[in-house]
Amino acid sequence: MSVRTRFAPSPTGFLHIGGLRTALFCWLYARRHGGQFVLRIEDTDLERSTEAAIQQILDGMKWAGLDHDEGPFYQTRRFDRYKEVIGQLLAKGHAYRCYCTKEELAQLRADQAARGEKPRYDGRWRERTDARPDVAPVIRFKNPLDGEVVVDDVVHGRVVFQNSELDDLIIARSDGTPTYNFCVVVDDMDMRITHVIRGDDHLNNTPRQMNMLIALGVAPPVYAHLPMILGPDGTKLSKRHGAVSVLQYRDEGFLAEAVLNYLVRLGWSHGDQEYFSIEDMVRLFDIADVNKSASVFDVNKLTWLNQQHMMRSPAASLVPVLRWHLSREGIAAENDMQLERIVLSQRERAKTMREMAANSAFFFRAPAAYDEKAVRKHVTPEVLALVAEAGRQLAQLEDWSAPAIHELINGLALARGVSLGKLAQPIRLAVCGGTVSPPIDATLEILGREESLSRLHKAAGLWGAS
RNA sequence: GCUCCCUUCGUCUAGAGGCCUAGGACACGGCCCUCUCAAGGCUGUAACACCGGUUCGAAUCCGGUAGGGAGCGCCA
Repeated sequence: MSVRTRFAPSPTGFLHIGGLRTALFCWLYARRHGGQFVLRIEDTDLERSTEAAIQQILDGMKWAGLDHDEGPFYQTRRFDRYKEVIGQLLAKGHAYRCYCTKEELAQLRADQAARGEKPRYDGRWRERTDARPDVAPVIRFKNPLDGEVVVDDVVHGRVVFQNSELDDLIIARSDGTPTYNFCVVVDDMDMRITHVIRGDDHLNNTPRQMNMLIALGVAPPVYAHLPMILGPDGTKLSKRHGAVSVLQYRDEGFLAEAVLNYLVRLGWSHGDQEYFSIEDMVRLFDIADVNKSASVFDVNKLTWLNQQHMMRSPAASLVPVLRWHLSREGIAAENDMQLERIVLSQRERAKTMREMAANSAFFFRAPAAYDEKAVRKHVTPEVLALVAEAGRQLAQLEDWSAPAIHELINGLALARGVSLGKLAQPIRLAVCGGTVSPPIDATLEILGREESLSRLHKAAGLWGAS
């Protein structure tokens, strides 16, 4: 039987980092076993589900590159099917109508709380066949009264629940709409899901779902409950912890591959390996190796990994990403070749693509001002003369390439008996306005002869006058 | 409150009875390299939650305690 996994987010908010990891694990598992990955939107909560959230989730999945083979399926379009199954359950005596009002249930819970008991439905309509004309009934699943349910979880191992701890959950509201735990069961059954991989906040729901599956005459799938991802303070990841939407990571200049690499290492490892390409993950990842304990999200490590991916990816693959970030800085960059050279020279000095774009703006815009402190430090009358000489020689340089520029500038510094820095810093200041840039030869090469000399002259004139 | 889950450096993790004076990575400190900033190399600080038990021997097995998390909804 071929492996079928599913990712089933509810569109009540954006796709967050925890959801993305669940999706990643489902996707990896399906890919690794040559199976199918199904996307399902759990939008039965009409109140809180939004179209915008659905789009956000789809965009996030697309950005991450987690492509699905089937779906997206929407639960709101499957209401007829849920009704049909509820009918079956009712007919076979696995479900019943409960005419309790919300007030009665609230009272029941209050009484139980007062007695220090676990709040649970007491089954008072379980064996009744009469009705209450003034109350629209809900439908409850008739959970077995005794015995136990064993969840053989791939990550947690054998977990046993007593049926006596479980009450009869509502599967259809009084308005007839089905509830979450029931829809999941029907969907997983209909979509022939073989492996349910989800957050371990669902572990407690699992025995109920298994009981329903059994009542429907279906063998339960394999379950794997993933540990949660916590914020830096050890509490559940939330808005307080900064970026939560995966698209926010894209905007901040993180590479999808790096985010995935970071997430796969949360709760899972393969020896001492830290860097994983997507292919590595598909080849090496196995849910059985996932840890049981929750882990804390660490932006520092994500950032480091991001730079690792920037440095190891083919430069050409980063060109479109750099262009996108430059455009967000208001810069329209056309030349692919030039962008590739920028990537090559900048990637070891930027941790994110956004940072690379910001650091590279000077290639497209002449400096509007110069770092004053640096000018005071690096520009003196002697240096000015030296820079002027460099300008003259550069103008004559036949081959405008980094090696040739390197040779020229080094040679000049050597001939004048000054350190390279003495000459390189003022030139750097003149062409980019600050003290930080790629090596001066590469910087000038990318900038081009005309632009380099023009900036040099402009700066020299300015500094010479003052 | 009840049920279930979890517990190795600040963080992510290795570890499945002797290989552990507990390894790697991020972060942090130092040194080297160096035209700036980085990247890179070397290096330092830093952990088995606690208490019992089993065993010749326990981070690893068992029991308990403490701490954290989740679920207990006509939410998903």
